[in-house]
Amino acid sequence: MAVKILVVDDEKRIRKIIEDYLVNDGYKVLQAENGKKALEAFYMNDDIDLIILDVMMPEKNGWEVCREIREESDVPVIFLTALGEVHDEIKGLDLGADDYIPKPFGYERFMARVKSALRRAGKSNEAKYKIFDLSVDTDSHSAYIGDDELELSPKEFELLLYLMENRNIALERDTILDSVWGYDFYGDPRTVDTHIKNLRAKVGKAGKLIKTVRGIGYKFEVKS
Amino acid sequence: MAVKILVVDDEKRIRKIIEDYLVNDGYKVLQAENGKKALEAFYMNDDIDLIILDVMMPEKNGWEVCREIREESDVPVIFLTALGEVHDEIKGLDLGADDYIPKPFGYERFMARVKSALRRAGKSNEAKYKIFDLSVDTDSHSAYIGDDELELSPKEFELLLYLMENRNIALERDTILDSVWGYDFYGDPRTVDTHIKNLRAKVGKAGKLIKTVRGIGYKFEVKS
DNA sequence: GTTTTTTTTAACGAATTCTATAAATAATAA
DNA sequence: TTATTATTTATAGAATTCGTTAAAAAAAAC
Repeated sequence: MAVKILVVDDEKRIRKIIEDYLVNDGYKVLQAENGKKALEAFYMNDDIDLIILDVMMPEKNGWEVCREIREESDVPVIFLTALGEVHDEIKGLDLGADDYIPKPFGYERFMARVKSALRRAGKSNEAKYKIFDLSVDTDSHSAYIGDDELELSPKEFELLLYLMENRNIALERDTILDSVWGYDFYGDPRTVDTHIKNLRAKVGKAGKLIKTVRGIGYKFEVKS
Repeated sequence: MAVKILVVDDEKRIRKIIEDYLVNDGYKVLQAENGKKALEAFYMNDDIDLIILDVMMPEKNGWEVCREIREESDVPVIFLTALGEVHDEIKGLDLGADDYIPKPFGYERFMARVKSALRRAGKSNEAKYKIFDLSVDTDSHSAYIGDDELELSPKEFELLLYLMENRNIALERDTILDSVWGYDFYGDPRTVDTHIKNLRAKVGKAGKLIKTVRGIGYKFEVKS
């Protein structure tokens, strides 16, 4: 069920960095050190969801690997292109690549591209919560009661999400402020109260689930 | 605008199966029941992007049809070869066929070959998006409302494409900048706003689908 | 090199959202 | 019951965000 990603690069160091990134985000990772082994791995595993492919490799380069894979499969492919390689030239070649990540890359950008590619392929594993008639979707940043979309402000959305993520746990105001507002917020803890009030008013019957824990703060209570 | 494929087979049953496959994937399909009619259909329609040709047919067989077409055109041709026909022999004949699909075939393998052939010919149907009356074609780099072509600037086109590729996902300005402008753009994130505004004005009713997600950025919303 | 188009930036007003304050209400303990 | 404390609610000003305009800068076309 976990999303499986094949990482192909001749440099072990790069493979390790990418593996760390991906494993940290809950993906399953397979590795290959050249194009030939990549193809072998691909044919041995029929459930690979994404391939991350270095362009410059010995044996068989990334373009060739991609071309061969494309004969059989539409699995999304992301190219890694080294600094200095001409980007437009690669784009010109219609190899059916889904995206390009230039080296060097940082965690944020790398994961953004990966998630984007997986989303396009319908393999997203973003969080979705549904409790009674209340559902929250972080992908689209939207919340619904049944089929009716709620008009939540950014803070209200974040707060609701945080409460649902930590359902059945009594949360102190300061804890909520730290998580939702951020560590650099030094305002009045009573600010939380106002947002809770507004949230309760907006989420309809589900507002009953947001319980006050007197002397502590609040909790989103769901009997199981 | 749509990719047009000519299917030639004397068995109506086979033509029907193939038509279902192709139509299901958004291709336009023409049919011919023998070689003679295939050639007529080909000369009557000068915008055929791919021909799928059965080898064994009465009147004129597939090889003859292909040879005649090759005198006029480089349109990609995929042969259907019945079980038992000697594959190597066909390959040896330099008829300019692009691929061979042995019967019987299933949906996955068939579509993979078709897409592969179209990709090689630069007629890929992959990155084509159509939502309501708005359609975007990456090959010709053009967008339409109905049959009217939109006059989008390069940035506007890329932005629209990116939004549609990631529809129903709230996209941060920085993410949009990173993907559409490139990782080496360090300008004002609100540059996005101006382009969104211009895009909304140009895409007509579909502009309503480009929602602003307060505190985040924008999303292209399509209710399913 | 000049003109035209495209892109970017800066700025203003409008709309929304956030926060703090104060009054009203509810819960708890003496 | 009454006093005390905590929470809810309402409100208003402050702060943020967004859409738009217009002008400057950059890029492309001529």
